[in-house]
Amino acid sequence: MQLDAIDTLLLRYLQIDAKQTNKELSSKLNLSVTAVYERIKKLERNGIIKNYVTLLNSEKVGLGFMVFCHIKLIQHSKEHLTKFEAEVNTLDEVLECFHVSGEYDYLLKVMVRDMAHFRSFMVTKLTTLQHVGSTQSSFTINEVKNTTAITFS
Amino acid sequence: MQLDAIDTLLLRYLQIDAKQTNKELSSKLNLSVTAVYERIKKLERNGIIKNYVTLLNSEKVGLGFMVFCHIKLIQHSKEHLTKFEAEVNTLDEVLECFHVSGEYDYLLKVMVRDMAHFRSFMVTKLTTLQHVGSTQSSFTINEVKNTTAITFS
DNA sequence: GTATTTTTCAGAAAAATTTTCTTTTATGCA
DNA sequence: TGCATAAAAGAAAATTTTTCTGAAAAATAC
Repeated sequence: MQLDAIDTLLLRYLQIDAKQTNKELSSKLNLSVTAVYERIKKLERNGIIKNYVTLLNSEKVGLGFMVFCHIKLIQHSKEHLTKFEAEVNTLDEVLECFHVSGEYDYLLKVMVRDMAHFRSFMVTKLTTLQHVGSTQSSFTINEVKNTTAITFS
Repeated sequence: MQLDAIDTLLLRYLQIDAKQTNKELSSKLNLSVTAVYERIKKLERNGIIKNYVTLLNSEKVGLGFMVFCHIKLIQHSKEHLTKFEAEVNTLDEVLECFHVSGEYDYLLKVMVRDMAHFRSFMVTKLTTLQHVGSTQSSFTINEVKNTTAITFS
């Protein structure tokens, strides 16, 4: 699917606020409500739009402590990687996990209540995972920028 | 604001799909449509719900290359940090930036089209920022887990 | 233990939005 | 130019959100 300038602008608006009405969008885009509606449906059908989610204030629900964990595996066979990845997927504290290049194999974004909970997570969950070798954790001191909106073309 | 079991469940549903109707939610929660409506409004008023966003398929819009950049500043005075943070905020390629503990000062999540674009981003934007010392980049080989939904209580 | 206040919930009605349908307009191409 | 395809607009229908009113439940005071 080829995106034109209107699609690009539409996606920019939708990424920031998914709850805008088509009427609001139509006036921003100088289009009819129906035209906006059909463009959005097409973007959904083509998988450009993945989903609509609600973002919470993590501190207000008691998750004020974000940690980035770098993890090195002991072995790197396909079975070991697969096993580790499947286990990581079951951990609620892990919001993101990427297999990355460099000294460490994986980078995890972990959210917990506080340092005590992180310790508990480390000891009872992370280091008990199969094939985990060394880990190196960076604690978040300050959130400088945090957006889900991507900019393209 | 104190969250009860229904709120917690409601937030779990909303985090996964922000476009469910109150009718759908009401049947999942065994409540009336109005009760669901008022609980959501209260969660919005109290800032538990931050916002509603649309997530895109980044590969389909030409941003298939994710890089984590670790950055060390040359100096660490308040003015230097503030200046750096303000500049980072203006860069579209940087989705996330956290001030972190450890060997490096900042961790950035960067999204670009490919390695060529990353090189361009590095040379023309990242390393031209004020006070940036050394950097260390990790390229994402595989996305293992990537969610915005947090689990609490 | 009872009364009072506050909060939560439910159903109906109103307002607004989404979705469908039909017609019109624009665009590309032989 | 004429035909085919796609995009857009307006109206109508269907659905959803939002408001309103009153009842039930929970918390607080006396």
